[in-house]
Amino acid sequence: MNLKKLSTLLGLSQTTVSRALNDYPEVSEATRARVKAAATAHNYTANTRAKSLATGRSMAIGHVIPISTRHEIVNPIFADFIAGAGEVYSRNNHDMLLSVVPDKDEERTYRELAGKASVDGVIMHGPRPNDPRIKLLKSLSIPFVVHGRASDGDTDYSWVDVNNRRSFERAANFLFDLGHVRLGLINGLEFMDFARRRKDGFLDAHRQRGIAADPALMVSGEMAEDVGYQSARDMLGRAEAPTALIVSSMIMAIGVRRAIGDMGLKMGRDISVIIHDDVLSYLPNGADIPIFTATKSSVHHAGQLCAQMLLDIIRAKDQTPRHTLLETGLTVGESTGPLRQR
Amino acid sequence: MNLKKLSTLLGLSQTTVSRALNDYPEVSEATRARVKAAATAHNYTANTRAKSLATGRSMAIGHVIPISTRHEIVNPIFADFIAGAGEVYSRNNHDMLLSVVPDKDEERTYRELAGKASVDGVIMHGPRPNDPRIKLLKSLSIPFVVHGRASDGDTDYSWVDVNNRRSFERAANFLFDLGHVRLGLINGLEFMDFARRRKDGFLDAHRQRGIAADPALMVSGEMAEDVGYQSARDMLGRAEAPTALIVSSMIMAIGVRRAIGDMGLKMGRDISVIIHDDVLSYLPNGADIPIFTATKSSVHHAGQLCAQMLLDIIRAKDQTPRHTLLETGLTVGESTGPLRQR
DNA sequence: GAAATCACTCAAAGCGCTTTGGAAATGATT
DNA sequence: AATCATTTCCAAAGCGCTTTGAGTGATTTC
Repeated sequence: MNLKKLSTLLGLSQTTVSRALNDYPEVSEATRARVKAAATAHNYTANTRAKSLATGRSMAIGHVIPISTRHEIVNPIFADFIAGAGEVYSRNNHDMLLSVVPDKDEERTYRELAGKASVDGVIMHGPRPNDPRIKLLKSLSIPFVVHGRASDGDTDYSWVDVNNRRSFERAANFLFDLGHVRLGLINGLEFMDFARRRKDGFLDAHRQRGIAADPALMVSGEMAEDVGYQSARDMLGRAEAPTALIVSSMIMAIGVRRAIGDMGLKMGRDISVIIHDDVLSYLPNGADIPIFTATKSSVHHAGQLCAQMLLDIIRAKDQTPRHTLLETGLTVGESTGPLRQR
Repeated sequence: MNLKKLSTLLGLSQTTVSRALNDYPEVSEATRARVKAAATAHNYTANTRAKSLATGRSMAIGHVIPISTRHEIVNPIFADFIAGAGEVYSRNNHDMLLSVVPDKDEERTYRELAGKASVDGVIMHGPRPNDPRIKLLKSLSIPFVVHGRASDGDTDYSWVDVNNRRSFERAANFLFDLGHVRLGLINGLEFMDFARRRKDGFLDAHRQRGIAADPALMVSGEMAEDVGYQSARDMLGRAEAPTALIVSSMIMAIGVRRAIGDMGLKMGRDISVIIHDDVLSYLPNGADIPIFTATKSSVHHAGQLCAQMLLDIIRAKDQTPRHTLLETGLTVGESTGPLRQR
């Protein structure tokens, strides 16, 4: 079933049928109703390809997911982000185009997305400091929103980000207030911008208190359970072990908890832990009382915000960049307590 | 830059340029080289929309992800599946179209995907017993592959699945062999086909041994950490507590481990646990010796297989359904041990 | 009663590509 | 030199839609 058939079937021209379906005013309500009824009756939907060829809009948003061996991005956090963004697209009749590409092909993929005109806009994931992709996207003059920020870039662009620096600064200060002095940081990969900012916040808090941060107590790695486990074991096994840990993700924290259990320690008493919680649906942070004291920020919500911002930009044609900075709350759970003298 | 401009630029017709780029034989190698060089030089890629309108193929595969409140599907397992499938699509120059829709709109979405002709095929996720979507997809006559199976359907269709029944049957028998008699099952939602099959396997093993399965020791729920925790606490707190548990996913198992720890028990000694491990990259099952005894099957690999099968079907035009049944290995880890008399 | 307005409707062009059915140029064969 | 096959190229149709610019009849206004 296509426009042509439908219109001959109705005894109308293609123009009228098209206008009726797309809610143009130049069509009487009577015919509009008749046309719409026929469309649903014959299960007619306009062919997207033809439609976007004619209109110049593809009604689709691209997400480019780079993969290396075991990369940051194809992870549970990403899944929740996508779910959030996808909801917004659906509500706005847009499609989501996902390209999973080896990271060396990432640039080519962006070029092609622009050249092939298969999307109206792009969400960029996992920005690094001074990320070259931002210049690339600007030069391709395709609307885009970055999930996160790329420090030190001279250009302005649209982004949605969590205040990671402030978040970790507060977390560290919270632990200092409880009497802790030796803090450990188990961070994400620090060539990622968010991880770098978190470390900055961690260090800022130390500076404010005049406490020296021990480089041996700051590690950075993939956000995986085993990395959390191994890092915690290593740190807690040291002569000068930390009395509190700040952990960059729930997944890592699960490994940290396993390590603490294996070492016969009790979390919240022998060792305090603060995590950053992305509020993943299948990894809730306890029911009533949170298991972990946490800085939290829903990545699902971030996905919605990014998607909505991009759609707004595409619609608005006002290309001044937009920014959303999300603050995190610090929720106290059972994993933190005052420093105990041993 | 488009075909027209490029061809006038080269002093050739659009036909020739198109044929040169698409490796048709009717073009001399000399001109082909010249054309290709010009294309890359001017950063030309054929407009996908126009191309697919002309060819009738969209070079895209659709994935419809239904969401309810906190649904099975938008989960870490899904993320790894998508990553696997996406890799295959990229290698074959296909795009992945993701539709995240409220489950009540799922049928409409499939209808539209077919009507709008925006994809060449579809991967169906999370089949239920007697799933109506299969009939729908057949009636829309669009190529599709199901990840999993829908029991009791009379029609044949293409699928990639894990032998879930056998897998859980073996797991239960393994525990029986260790002397356990009271086994607990912490399963996924049993309106999902895979969960139903797992339960069947669990029950089959009981039948083989002439052991009665206690309904109080079989729970089914969302595959989330807290569900695992609560289920384990409930079961282990009973007067007639199980001495071994079979858990349907790593995420749930993390909650189970937490419950066991909170109750002061030791896994592998006081209580045995076997899990099904989907081999998620960021939740590895230990390094050398697995933490959990597990039946394992990589969902990432399943994603690749589904994608490849679908592409094959689309290409082949031989529409006889294909099937791939993946067997799981039973890997022994530290979470199981012989029954101890208390 | 003629002119102007309004409410609908339509034919046809165009979006950027592929592909059919030739045509022109080249080379080989008689 | 004429014929034929081969290679190389092209004009134009068509994919299914939107949108421009124009036309029709009915209604209102002068």
